[in-house]
Amino acid sequence: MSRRSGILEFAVLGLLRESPMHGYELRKRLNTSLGVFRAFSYGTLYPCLKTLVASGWLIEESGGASEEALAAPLSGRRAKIVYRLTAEGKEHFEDLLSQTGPDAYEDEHFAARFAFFGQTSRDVRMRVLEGRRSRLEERLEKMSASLARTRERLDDYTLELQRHGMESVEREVRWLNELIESERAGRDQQRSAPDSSAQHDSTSGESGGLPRRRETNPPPDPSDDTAK
Amino acid sequence: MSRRSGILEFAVLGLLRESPMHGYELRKRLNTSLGVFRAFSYGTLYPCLKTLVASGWLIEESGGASEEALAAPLSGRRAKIVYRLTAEGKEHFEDLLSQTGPDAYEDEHFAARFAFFGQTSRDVRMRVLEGRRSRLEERLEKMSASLARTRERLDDYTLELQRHGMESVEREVRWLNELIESERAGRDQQRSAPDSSAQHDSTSGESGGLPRRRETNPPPDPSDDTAK
DNA sequence: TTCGTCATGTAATGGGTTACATGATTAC
DNA sequence: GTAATCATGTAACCCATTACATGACGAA
Repeated sequence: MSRRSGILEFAVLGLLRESPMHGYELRKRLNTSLGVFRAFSYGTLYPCLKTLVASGWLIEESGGASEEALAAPLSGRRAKIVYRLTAEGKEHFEDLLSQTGPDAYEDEHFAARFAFFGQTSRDVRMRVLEGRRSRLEERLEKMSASLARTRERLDDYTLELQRHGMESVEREVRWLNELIESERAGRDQQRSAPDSSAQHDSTSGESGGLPRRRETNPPPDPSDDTAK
Repeated sequence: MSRRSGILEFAVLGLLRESPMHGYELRKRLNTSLGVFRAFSYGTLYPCLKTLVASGWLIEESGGASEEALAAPLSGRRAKIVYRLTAEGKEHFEDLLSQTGPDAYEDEHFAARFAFFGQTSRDVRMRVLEGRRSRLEERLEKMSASLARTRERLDDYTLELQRHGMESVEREVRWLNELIESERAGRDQQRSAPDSSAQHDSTSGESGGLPRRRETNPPPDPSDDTAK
C-alpha cells in the first residue's frame, strides 16, 4: 500500500503519455527533461512504477513489438519492460493536470507542472503561474520582514546569504511576470479567432505562450576546459 | 543510535556557539539565519538535540541562571531547557568547519557552510567557495551537454525551464566569482600586515571578505499590503 | 476565560537513497 | 574475454514531516 510520491507519479505519467518507455530510459528522461532539480534513483522509480500498474494507470508490455517477445518467452531471458499509459492513466493524468491546489506552487511541484505545460490548457497554465508568483511574493514578504527584525544581529556573511536568496526569488518573480505576460498576449491574440471551445483534448497546449527568445545556445565558451 | 543529519547538526552547533539557547528559539533562528532554504520541524530538532547531548557536544541547563531553576524544581513545572555548547562540542564544530570534502559543495550544505563563514578561516572560505563554483560549473557542463543532445525533441516549455535553470546556475557562479574576488582582495590587502599566524582560534573570521554593498534595504514598498 | 504564542516532546508515516544482487548487450 | 553500460529489482536505512499530546504564560 501507499507509495505515492506526487511529483514522481505525475512526471512518470506525463512522460509516458508522450510515448511508452521502459524504466531505465524513463529515469534518464526524468533527470534531464524535468531535470536540473530531482534525480530519482531506481530504488524510487521501480517501486513507483509497480504501484502505478497496480492502480491501472499503466500496463507492462514485454520489449520489441512482437518478434522478440516470442523469441524468448519462457526461460531466464530477462526482458525489457515497456510501460504504456492506459486510457484510465491518461484520464488520471488529465485530472492531475487540471488540479491547481496550493501544492502546485511549491518549488519542485511547480517545476514538474511547468515541464508539462505543453500538455496543459492555457487557463490552467495561467493559474499555476500566478499561483506560483503570489507564493513567491509571500515568501519575499516574510523574508524582508524577518530581515528587518534581525538585521542588526546578523554578521555580514549571513546578511549576504539572505540578500542573495531574496534576489534569487525576485528574479524568479520577474521571470514569471514575463511568462504571464506572454501567456496573456497569446490569449488576446487569439481572442478574435473563430472559436475554440478548447477545454480538454489538450494534447496540444494551444501553443503561443512563450516569449521570443532564440539563441539559447550556450556560447561555446572557449578557454576554461575543466572537463573531466 | 544514529540520527546524524549533518547539516542540522552543523547548524545547531554553529548557532549555539554564538550563544546558548533553548530548542524553540533555536528553531526560529535556524529558519531565518540560515533560512530561506530549510525549515526544520520540532520533530527533527528535538531528537537531534538529544543525540548531540548524548554525544557530549551539548549540555542541557534549566532555564534562568539559578533563581527560577530553584523556584520550581520538582513538581510539574515544565522548564525551558537551555542548551549550551561544551568544550568538546566547540572542538567538534571547529573540526566540522575545517572539513572541505565534496559534500560541502552541495546546495544546502553549502548554504549552511556559508552562513557560518563569520567563524571560518579565510583559507577554508576560499576552498569552499571555489569548490562550490567548480561544482556548479560541472553541473552547467552536464546541463548544456544533455541540452545539446536532446534539444530537438523538447517542447518550448521544457526548453524554457531548462534555460531558466541554467541561467540560475550561471548567476550563482557570477556571485561566487564576486565573493572569491573580494576574499582575494582582502587577503592581498592583508599580505603586508604585521603577521597573523591565524589558523584557528578563528572566533573572528579575519573579516574583510565581502564586496561593498550597502543599501540592501528593501525599499519600503508602499502600496501593496497583502500582509496577513 | 479564552486565545495566541511559547515550549517540549513522541509515534506514525512518508518519501527517498544506498548498497547490493542479478544478468543481458555492446564495444573493444 | 572483459569492461562499460543497459536493465531490473530489493532490503536496509535515513532524514524529515505530520499529527498528536501536553502544558505554561500573557494579553484581550
